Amino acid sequence: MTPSERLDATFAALADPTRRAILSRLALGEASVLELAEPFAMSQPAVSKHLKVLERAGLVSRSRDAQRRPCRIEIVPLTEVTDWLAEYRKLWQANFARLDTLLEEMKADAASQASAMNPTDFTTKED
Amino acid sequence: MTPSERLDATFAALADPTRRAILSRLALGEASVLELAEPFAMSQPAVSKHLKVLERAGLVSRSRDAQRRPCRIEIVPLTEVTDWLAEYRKLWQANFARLDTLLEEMKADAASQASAMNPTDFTTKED
DNA sequence: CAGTTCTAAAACTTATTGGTTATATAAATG
DNA sequence: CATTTATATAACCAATAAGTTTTAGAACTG
Repeated sequence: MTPSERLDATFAALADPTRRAILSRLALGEASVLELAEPFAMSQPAVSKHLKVLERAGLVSRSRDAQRRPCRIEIVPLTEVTDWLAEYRKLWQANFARLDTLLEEMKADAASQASAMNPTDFTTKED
Repeated sequence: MTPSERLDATFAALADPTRRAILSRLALGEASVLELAEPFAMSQPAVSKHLKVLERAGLVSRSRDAQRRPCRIEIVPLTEVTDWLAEYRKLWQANFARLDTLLEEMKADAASQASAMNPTDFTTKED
């Protein structure tokens, strides 16, 4: 999977409220499929499918404990998401800074024009 | 839209590489639909659809300039995403901290058991 | 080994997504 | 006013997603 594809998978996995709830639950500690399914008004296979999506995105991993397949969260993929957001903010802020200086210049321009029309240095002129 | 629905929309909007590219482009400054479509191997209506998704998620807004509809980014929805990620990390870290102290306790336990079986204070015993 | 428990897979349905082409609308321009 | 330019909408298609029920498989339990 390319980095872009990983971002696709991670964002898509996070775009579902059931999956976000599952992750929040798992942030508190490992849980089995049935334990995870319990609070939801949906069948066990549906939850298994959601877990598959999360697993494919690398957001959960699973071990084996008898018949159980305990799930636990993995945070690594979130760093890529966080990095993307940070980079995006950086670009945006740079653009914002440029806009900001542009506005400053316009303000300064307007001020100097105003002073040209209504010069304050006339004060130096003796009457 | 509820906060959860806004998260759905935002994450889903970010789950597509074309839309992320559009956002990165817009982070550099406003652009029209055709300008945005230019680098992509896809039709103008396809880009318009992507913009609609981004707009619905609140990630872009548009103004009017003659026939053009310049797009610009909006960062507000990203704060909700960032907040969710932060909250998630916090939960995870709390759980991690618990696991950590648990492991510390186990280590301490093992150490005291080991010292009981193979007491180091035997060094005080003369030979 | 028969039964139970936990999970996954198969087969199916319905809705959504991401793209297409063709057409309509809105605003400027000659 | 006819034409061009920029964008949106409509109608369509194929693929994917999210759910269902039913069935299969894997591992424990009596």
